[in-house]
Amino acid sequence: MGRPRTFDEDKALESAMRVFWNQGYEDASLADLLADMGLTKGSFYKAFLDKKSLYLAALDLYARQSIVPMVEGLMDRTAGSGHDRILRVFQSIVDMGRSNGDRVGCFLCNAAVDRAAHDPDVELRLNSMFARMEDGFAAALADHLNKGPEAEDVRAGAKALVSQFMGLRVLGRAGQSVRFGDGVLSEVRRLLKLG
Amino acid sequence: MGRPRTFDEDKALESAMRVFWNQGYEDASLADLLADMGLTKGSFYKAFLDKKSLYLAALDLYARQSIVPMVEGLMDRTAGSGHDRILRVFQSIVDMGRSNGDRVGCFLCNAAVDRAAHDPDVELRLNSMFARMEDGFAAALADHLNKGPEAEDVRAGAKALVSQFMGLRVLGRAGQSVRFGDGVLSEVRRLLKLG
DNA sequence: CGTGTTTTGTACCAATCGGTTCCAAACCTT
DNA sequence: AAGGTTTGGAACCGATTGGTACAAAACACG
Repeated sequence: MGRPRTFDEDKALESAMRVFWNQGYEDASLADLLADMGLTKGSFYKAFLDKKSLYLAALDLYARQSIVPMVEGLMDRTAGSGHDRILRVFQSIVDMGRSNGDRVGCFLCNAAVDRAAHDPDVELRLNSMFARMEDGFAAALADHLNKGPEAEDVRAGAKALVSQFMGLRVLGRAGQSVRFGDGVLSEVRRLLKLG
Repeated sequence: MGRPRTFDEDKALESAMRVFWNQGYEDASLADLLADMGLTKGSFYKAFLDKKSLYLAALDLYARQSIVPMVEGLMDRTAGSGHDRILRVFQSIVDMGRSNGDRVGCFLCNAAVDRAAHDPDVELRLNSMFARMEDGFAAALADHLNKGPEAEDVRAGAKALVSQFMGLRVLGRAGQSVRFGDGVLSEVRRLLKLG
């Protein structure tokens, strides 16, 4: 019943996410978004409610597409030791910076800086992602230390790893992930050497 | 020679810095800036060249006002042990979050996310600030470890501390510095316990 | 083959964007 | 007090902002 869509809503959302990701909310104009999504205003406002809703949907997509897999990788006991699972996360960020110059950073991290403080809907989503990441690191760290994931030093270590991760991605956004990556990696390695 | 200024250029710049600091470059409209600076367009465009120049000047002010003192504190051997100087830096960020809810983050860090990738003039300034911070941490760390500030593990540790610091400030911007602060602090303390 | 329903593209909207122009007001110098 | 010089403020600019209205187009169903 009615005229069928000529575009893929998921693909369009993915395009929007990329635009928001490397331009930020304010700097991504509707025109930029529409061009990259390959659709016109008529279709856009019918499919997605407005710019802000699109942004929130892009955040949710990022959670599904990037955060969840990363957390699953950290929690997956069949994917190597806790030590290796943690290191792999940081190594992949450094490698990304080395190969393509990164400059895109982490959408979660970018959103935290430019929208979280001004939009409670964004803040809610980010806090949930931060918590998931903490749980992921905690799971891997608990395995590494042969402790429960709720042990006090495990939680503390997991929080520090989230923070360390965010820092590396900020530096990556500024084009510094190669310069700082090795230092971060070797310190994470040292942190994991402790009992 | 001519009519004298009725505003303090330094105060105006400080206001502009605050506005850019918590709204970002794009979201800070000229109207916002003028309102906070307490001057009209005529005076503004005469004193500061344009919006971007104002932003760069604000970044330079931040370097002078926040980064330099912090780095000096880290390098100052009369200000306690290297261990204490480093911990104090992180402690002050956590305390800031505890007392006023922060939400402002670090201007350097905010600029890295929303401007560095798109403006080489910004990137240049940020890289210089990152390097200074690394030198500051390296100096304190070298004192702590009784090594030279160029020792390989000192440089690595300093880089990791810069990254950790940036991460904490991103989390603070998202209102999470209290939640993550203790974890970060205790891990920094552990990192400093190593020989 | 119509009819009803949905999508699509375009024209249009007021508001705001950063920036310029221009002149009167306000001062210093002589 | 007069002349020279700089500032301050308002009027104005074209371009762009996010968003709406509406009619033509494209399908499913009877």
